[in-house]
Amino acid sequence: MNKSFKPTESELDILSILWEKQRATVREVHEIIQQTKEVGYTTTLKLMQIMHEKGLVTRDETSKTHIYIPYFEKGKAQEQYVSKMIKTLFSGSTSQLVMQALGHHKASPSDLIEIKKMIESLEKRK
Amino acid sequence: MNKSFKPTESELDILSILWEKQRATVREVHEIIQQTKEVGYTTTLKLMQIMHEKGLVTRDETSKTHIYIPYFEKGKAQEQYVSKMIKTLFSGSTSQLVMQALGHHKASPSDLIEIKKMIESLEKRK
DNA sequence: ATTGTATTACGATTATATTCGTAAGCAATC
DNA sequence: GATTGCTTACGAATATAATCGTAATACAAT
Repeated sequence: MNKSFKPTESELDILSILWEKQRATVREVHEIIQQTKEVGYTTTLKLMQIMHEKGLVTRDETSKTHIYIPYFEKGKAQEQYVSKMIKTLFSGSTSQLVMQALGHHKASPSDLIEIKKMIESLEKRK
Repeated sequence: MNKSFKPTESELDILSILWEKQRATVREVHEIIQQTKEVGYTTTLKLMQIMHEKGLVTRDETSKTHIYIPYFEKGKAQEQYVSKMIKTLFSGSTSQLVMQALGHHKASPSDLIEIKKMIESLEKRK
């Protein structure tokens, strides 16, 4: 049976930090969250404990201070959210999403070149 | 003061339908939702009433059967969700999102050409 | 050993979202 | 004018998420 992957908003914020750092303690995660949000330490702790129960993260309990590790690959989340987004916000059109993203968010010249290369390889493959 | 735009999951599904149809009755929305989800009519009704209270939609009440109209532009939602997504799922990199989207979701040859054109115009502008 | 500090565990509260049953209104039809 | 069918309004129940206080525990420093 496939575990379902449906983190809440707050859980996704935490996962985002864990993907970045690969592994982290509650304290480390909390410190980063606090930069944007006023929230108590035990709140972050509780959230991460719940994520552990749900199987969203694993943890290393060998030392007293537990170390949390994301269970799902970031790529899985990317896939899932991009799909949902294309469907509900872009009428199913991938290119509309791409154009929106390129139009409103900066991409460096080298990024643009890389994207062009990718498009060309997609075109060849067909 | 700017009204905040933060629909829930279900609300976003409804908005998605309203953006598509421009305007719709509860019945029309409900019929579409039911194709994917088992849910009672009054549930959909209630959700849309709440959305009305929150200001997510307006409605035309001249006839007994109300007609619902989305209050926010679809573009506003696109902007907001794409931003959030780039930040939490793509480490702030627009090009990574673009590559993910192009890699996993089909885009037609003409779409690809259009995207290339856009990139070229972005490159010129710099 | 005692104290201090940081940690986890856990329960409880509050907030928010989702669901649906029931009643009431209205219009068409019997 | 009773019945049927569709509508809205509304309250209430249920489910889920987020918050935090308190206590227990481990461990290091004194």
